[in-house]
Amino acid sequence: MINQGDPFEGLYIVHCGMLKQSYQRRYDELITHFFLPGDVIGLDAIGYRCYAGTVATVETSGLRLIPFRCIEDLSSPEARLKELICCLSEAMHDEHTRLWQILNQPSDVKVAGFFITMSYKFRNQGCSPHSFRLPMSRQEIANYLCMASETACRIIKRFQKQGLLSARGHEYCILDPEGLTSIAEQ
Amino acid sequence: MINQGDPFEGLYIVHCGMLKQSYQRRYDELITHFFLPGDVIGLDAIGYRCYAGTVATVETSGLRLIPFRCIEDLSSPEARLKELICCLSEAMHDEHTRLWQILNQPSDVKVAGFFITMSYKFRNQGCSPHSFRLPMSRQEIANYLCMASETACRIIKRFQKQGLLSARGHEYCILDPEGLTSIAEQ
DNA sequence: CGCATGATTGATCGACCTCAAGGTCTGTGG
DNA sequence: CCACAGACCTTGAGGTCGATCAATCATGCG
Repeated sequence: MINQGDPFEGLYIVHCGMLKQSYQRRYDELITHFFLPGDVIGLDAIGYRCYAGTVATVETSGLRLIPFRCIEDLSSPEARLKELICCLSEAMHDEHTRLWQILNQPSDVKVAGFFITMSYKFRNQGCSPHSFRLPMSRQEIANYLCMASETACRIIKRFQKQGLLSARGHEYCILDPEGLTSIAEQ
Repeated sequence: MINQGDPFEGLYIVHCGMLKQSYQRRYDELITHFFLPGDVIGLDAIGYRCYAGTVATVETSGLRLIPFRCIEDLSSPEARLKELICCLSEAMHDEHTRLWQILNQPSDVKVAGFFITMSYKFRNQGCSPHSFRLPMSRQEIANYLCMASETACRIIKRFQKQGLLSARGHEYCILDPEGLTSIAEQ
């Protein structure tokens, strides 16, 4: 049906049957959606112009394609709406990616991914991606990553011992970006 | 700043500082977002017209409100775009709810929630919410809920022993909706 | 019937949570 | 400047849920 990464052509409305969307990574795949009649396929594909996952039928199904020239063809008065729609779609996609990461990764992967993401966000702001201040507490970080604060603490300490990271209070230095990335992408 | 459930008034753009969004349920709260400069707050509030979580500052921050009369005031030519935006926002909200449910709930809660959700979806289609056919395999259900298929299997079996559910092949009957719901909302 | 795929059931193990006990830091008031 | 309180951080010792591994059953299909 649709393969992950295919260029975005439009939304699909499900009329009958059932489909699934799955997200492939390395060796495993994760089913992210079951689509039943009335559901819309492809909302998370608008912003990045390609489908976020592979869609396949679970049983014989009927679909209707809604081609998507309309978004691209919007003229200036609607430009802000177009912008908003893309923003929404991208945000949906990004947050799904984050949540899938959290869902079934071990804790050290989640923590490493957190610091890589933060580093990336600071770089985008024009700040140093290697040395930054995170105002939130360890407890808040742990909560955000769905783990006990003790676990987050232990892992940060281990990263320090391994020379990947340095943390003093709320000041963090990423000493080995490649090392952290390799853990995060495990 | 913003409380979960407050009526939607507009999006906020973060100029400086850092904020967090958290989702409250029963006794615990879960941090769902950290907002850094450039991020947009409230995308998940457009569709349902109220904010999906409580937003608070982590450190002193600067925001700009983008009032949202524009969506409500759209005239007919843009009506479809308005519809699409609301659809996107609602989908984002719904999927977040699902993922947060999965994130830190024990397996039996996830399975119970899955059947409740499916029952609800079938009701919306005009089918029986008590007796329905799910074409996907146990493995696919387990994958969707981020657990081993053996675990899903054991829990479904336990639900059958408890008289909550009956499952023969792909045919399922929900015998005790209240019982299942109370487990799912635990 | 033979084979393949999926469903079940049991036994074992490990990652992470929980609980508990210091340790550190910051702000406040004397 | 010091004492104190409170919140947060750190570290250690069990306990547990769910994953993994393995084996057995059930089902469908050429």
